[in-house]
Amino acid sequence: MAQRTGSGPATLEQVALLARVSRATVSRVVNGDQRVGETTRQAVESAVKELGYVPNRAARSLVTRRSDSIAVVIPEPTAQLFGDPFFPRVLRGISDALADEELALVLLMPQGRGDEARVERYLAAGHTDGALLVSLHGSDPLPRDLQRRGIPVVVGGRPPGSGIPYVDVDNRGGAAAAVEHLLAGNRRQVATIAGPQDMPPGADRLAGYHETLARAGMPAGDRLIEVADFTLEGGRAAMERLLERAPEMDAVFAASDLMALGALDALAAAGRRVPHDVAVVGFDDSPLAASARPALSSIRQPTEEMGREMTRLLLHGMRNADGPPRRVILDTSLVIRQSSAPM
Amino acid sequence: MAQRTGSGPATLEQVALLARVSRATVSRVVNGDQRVGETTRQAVESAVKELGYVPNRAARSLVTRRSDSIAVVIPEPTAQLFGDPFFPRVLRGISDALADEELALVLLMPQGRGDEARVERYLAAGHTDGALLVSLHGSDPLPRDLQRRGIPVVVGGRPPGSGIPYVDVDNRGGAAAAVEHLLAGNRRQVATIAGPQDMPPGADRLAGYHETLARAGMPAGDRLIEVADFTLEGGRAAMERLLERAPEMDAVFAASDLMALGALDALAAAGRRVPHDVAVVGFDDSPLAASARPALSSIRQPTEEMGREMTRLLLHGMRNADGPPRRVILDTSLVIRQSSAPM
DNA sequence: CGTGAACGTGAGAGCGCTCTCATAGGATGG
DNA sequence: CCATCCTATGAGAGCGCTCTCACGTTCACG
Repeated sequence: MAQRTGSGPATLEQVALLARVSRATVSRVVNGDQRVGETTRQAVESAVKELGYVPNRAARSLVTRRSDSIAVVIPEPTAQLFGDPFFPRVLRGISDALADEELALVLLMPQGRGDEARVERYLAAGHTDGALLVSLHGSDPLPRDLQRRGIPVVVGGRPPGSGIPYVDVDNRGGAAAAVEHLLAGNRRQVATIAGPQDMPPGADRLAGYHETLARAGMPAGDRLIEVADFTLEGGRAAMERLLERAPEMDAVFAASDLMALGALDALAAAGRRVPHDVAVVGFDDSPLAASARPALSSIRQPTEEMGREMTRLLLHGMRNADGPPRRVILDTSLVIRQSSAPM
Repeated sequence: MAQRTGSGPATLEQVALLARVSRATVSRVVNGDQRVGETTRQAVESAVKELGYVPNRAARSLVTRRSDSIAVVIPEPTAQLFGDPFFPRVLRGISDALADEELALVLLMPQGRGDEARVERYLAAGHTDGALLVSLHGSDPLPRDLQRRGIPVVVGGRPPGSGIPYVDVDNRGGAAAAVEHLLAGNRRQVATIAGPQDMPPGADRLAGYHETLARAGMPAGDRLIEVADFTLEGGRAAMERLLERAPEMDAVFAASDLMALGALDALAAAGRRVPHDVAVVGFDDSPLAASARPALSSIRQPTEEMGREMTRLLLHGMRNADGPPRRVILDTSLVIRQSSAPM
């Protein structure tokens, strides 16, 4: 690190001068081009080190027409919705997968209607090389719009339509595993607190519940199903309604841990013992599940992995513009704790 | 939107051609330069609209030597630590304040040691115009290093040393308010579950507790103080220790809601009624506080505001390179719920 | 020993923008 | 009516980089 001539960061030119080669050669070395002689390469590398040279991204972008960055779009409601750290963990997975790629992560958090126009404008202007869209609600036209403009896109969470690459967890399979586990514990009246049915995770988890009971020859009636909004408060209220309507129920599958926690509260308030009288299983395996009393059984989803996989898919899409849209469904796993011990 | 000649996005040149003016004039209009004739301005504006012109950031950055983006650094541990959505909310505040500034937000999440070198390299290379550092632990040298390199920096949460602009919430005052509230409810043996003492919020909240009791003429002995790690589990264990050591205690101030929730559990398990036997107040006013049973009184901190204020401070620092480092302390407020009803 | 491929390197154009400087009018003042 | 100043605009350089093309060696092969 030393003797810069002018002020400011070193440029290719200065490195070239110091290494007594041309700019082009320095560029080759910096970009890992193979066809450079060993001696020359070393001279350049030591000059780079001596000057503390770092390529100027703007100059590079200008000519390559790449921005070397990708956007992550997380609508405000999503960021808040989950009491468990879903959002930071997905972000971590993304950041993780990006670390080796020299790609920067530009975060866009549209806040309410109108602001999405700003985001769309930003993305459409081609300021990033691709976009990761995390759980937009229902029928958001954004992914389609971007795709139409030729901007590579990957969505987190199954989007309603299709034709767009996405990564999702196996909501249906996870729900099935939860219900199977309850049945295996000799529970016979398995209720569920479902999530909003206009959100794919809400719908898919309920579908898994239905399927499993049907397959077991004990299809669920509507009496055993309550829909809530993924919140603790909502889960509590739903549980109260279930208790009133179907007091004989001996198990509950809640489509989120937060709702399961609310259910636990309501059960305690009603004098039902968990797991003795009623078994409970949640979904997400948030940190709160393990701390609950009784500790909450739950379906664990690979949240970081979701971010990582989304990034991989996007990188793939950025390199192979054509090809069919890919999708990845990640496995879930059942974590058994006290709340669902067999009778 | 129409008739682009070449492919790809429109350029200044094309706009100039269409509007029958020079590139320079288009540039002036786009950048809001006042000295452009009204007729010309309108011609340019309509050409811009017709071509859907958006300035190329790379080209602009190259010549202005600004990146028009700022970095937000959130070390991995921070992102996870809080069960409540601290992290997304700060981010939201930042994103909010940036929206009107045409500045992009680049997110950096160093994961564990070693990775911080990558972050430092990125920032030091001047790829962003400034950096917002959210709650790094203890003695992180990053802010100082960056400052030394002339990169504007603002830290979220009081950093241990000084000389660096920061934004923090009034941890001390918040803790004091909590304790005063408990005293006002005729509690006489006010214990506390403190946070880690090597983290400023942990230390400051404990200091507020001490001060207030001292001022009330009833200084706290060590018997009434337990240190935990801001987690629910830690809070529960700390409460158990307190119950054993100081069974006469009639109030607890927990330095985080998660710890307070753990304390609530431990109290219930020990057969203590809240608030009748023991009053409890938490800190953060996370969404979980309101849903707890009994509902948890807590100290609310303006989390989004913190992000917004950090951004404002950074923008100020970017425009006025000199001047003393500023700091902002945000007020907290007491939210009274059931868990601290007077005896 | 000539021919051509393969390889390493340099020269130079140009990416899209900003900004300085020059210039053409028009207004102003003596 | 000419010198002066201002205003609106254009010409052109150049930011730091990549990439194409051309060139000079070297080496294998006939």
